[in-house]
Amino acid sequence: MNWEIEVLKILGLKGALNGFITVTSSELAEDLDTSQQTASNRILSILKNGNIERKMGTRHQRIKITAKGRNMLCKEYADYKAIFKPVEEIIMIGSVSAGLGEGQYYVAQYAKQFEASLGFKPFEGTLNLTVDEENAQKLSHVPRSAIIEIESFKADGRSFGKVSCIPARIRDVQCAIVIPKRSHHINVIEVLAQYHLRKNLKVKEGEDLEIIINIE
Amino acid sequence: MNWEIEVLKILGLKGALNGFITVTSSELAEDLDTSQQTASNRILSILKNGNIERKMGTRHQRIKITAKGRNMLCKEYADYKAIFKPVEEIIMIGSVSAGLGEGQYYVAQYAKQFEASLGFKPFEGTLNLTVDEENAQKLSHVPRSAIIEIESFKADGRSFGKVSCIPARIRDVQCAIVIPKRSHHINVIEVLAQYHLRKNLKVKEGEDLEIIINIE
DNA sequence: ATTACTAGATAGCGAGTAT
DNA sequence: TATACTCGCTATCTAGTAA
Repeated sequence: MNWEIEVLKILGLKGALNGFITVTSSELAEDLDTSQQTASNRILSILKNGNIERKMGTRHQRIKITAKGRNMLCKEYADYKAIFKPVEEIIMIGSVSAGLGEGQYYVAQYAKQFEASLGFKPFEGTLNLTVDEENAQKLSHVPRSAIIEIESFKADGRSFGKVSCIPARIRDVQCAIVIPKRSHHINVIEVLAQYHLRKNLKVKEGEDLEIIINIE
Repeated sequence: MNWEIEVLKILGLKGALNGFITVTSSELAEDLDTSQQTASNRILSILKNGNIERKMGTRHQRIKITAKGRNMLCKEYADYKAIFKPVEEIIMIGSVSAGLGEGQYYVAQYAKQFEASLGFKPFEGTLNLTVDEENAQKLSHVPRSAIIEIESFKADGRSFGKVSCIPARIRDVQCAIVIPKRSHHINVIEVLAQYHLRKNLKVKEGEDLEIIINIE
């Protein structure tokens, strides 16, 4: 009885939730793209299941969806609401990889800004996660509201460009993804945290980690 | 392909609208309450229809709903939104019947209150509509917000009880259904208007009339 | 007009199994 | 492990027709 919800939906659209409506089996057959006989059969089945009630006239049947039937439709509606509800978190998977070493220097330069924006004093070194194309693409789905921008500034006799930070967590440890503004085509993401993540999480190079970004 | 939307819904709930997800055919089979073979077949059909795209690994397939598939789900969602959208009007059908004659006296007594509440000076006489059980029941679906209550008062040496008024229209003529608070089991509804409705609408006793109540 | 029964036609299912 | 092919069987569908 895969079609039951489909029939109830059509009846619902015709107003059978609000009271008895006149529906001929041929009319229903057309809506269902099937024969009159099949439509008639389906009505009988749904009737037996107690999802509709029916009043027979000499020429017409009138149908109303019961509380039980209404419930089925409600459940289905709830599913669709859930499907189209905006995602609350984005989960990326990447494998731990060796950093370029220069991370330490940059973190030190941006340290004050990071602390002010992220709310924690970052450990001077990043955890690098190598991600595949699919996971990398997820970054582009992160809405602006979840991104903290750090403005460019001058220090140490040179200028440092804009950096985007995305607060996230790895195994419930607070951290942030750091993206220099100029970078495209990222396949390694740099993660900042209060601690030495690799030691703290006891992970080795090549191991997979989930990093979770909260939305809203 | 009656089940296509059902499969897309399940995939949608698993997050296949936001990116590729790993789904085995056995897992899907369980959700669909069918065999692994059937689930596999359904995936292939939906794939052929262009409603999902798929990436094959050695052990797993990863599936994502395409724009076309998303559209199907959207359309379905819109249907459910339409089904559960509150009704905007209630249409009752009744046949014109002879009044009890006492209507005139009561309308005269309540005249001031009616005028103040309804915004028109009622003709001193009601149009009576005899309704069947089904149409009578519709009155109970009228929300409080659409009902104007007239409080009890004393006049002419006696007391007059509470009356509920429901603004409505018959063939675009503004009117109101009047229900004395004490009445249960109504099979005749009394309608008040600015004019002599029976003459104005040119209807005879026994003729059917539609009376429409606006909600919100 | 309708609804709905019977019975023959057929589409879809799933066990077995290849890959 | 997976996915997915073949094929016999059974579910379901519909034409014909009764009520």
